[in-house]
Amino acid sequence: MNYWLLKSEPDVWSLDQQMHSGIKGSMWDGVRNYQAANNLRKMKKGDMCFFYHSNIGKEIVGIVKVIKEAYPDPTDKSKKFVAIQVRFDRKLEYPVTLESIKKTKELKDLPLIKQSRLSVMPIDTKHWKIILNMSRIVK
DNA sequence: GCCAACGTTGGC
DNA sequence: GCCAACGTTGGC
Repeated sequence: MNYWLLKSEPDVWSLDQQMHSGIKGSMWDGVRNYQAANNLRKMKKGDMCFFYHSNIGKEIVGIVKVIKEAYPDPTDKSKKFVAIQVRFDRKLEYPVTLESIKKTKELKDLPLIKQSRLSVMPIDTKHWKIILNMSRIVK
């Protein structure tokens, strides 16, 4: 299984909205960047993704699961980009903020920090575990 | 609100 | 194919 991070502005699409989309999940569409789209194409059913709120909050707030692999994004007229389907898995006990990620030296090389504009990125198992542990600790 | 970083577009 | 101009994202 692979791990990923998906970024969304919470006033456009938030984890709460994802939660209310229920068991059938929802489409993760609108990606218009080749690098991000290539990451979407690599996702397999069952992969887990951190859900990060950009701009407002700037923190990882939960986890969603990939339930359908890449297919043509119906919102993309050019037919170049893909969407996936994800389902709410859970909220983190404590959100992991960008600030605390920056302060953690093992996470210095996360694309979240180095490539702040990338909206879909891979996370190694090692880093996934570190972030999960951070989400169990009150800051 | 500003601006750095980065991606895309279009003229040449 | 290069690069200037422009647009977008996202942190601060």
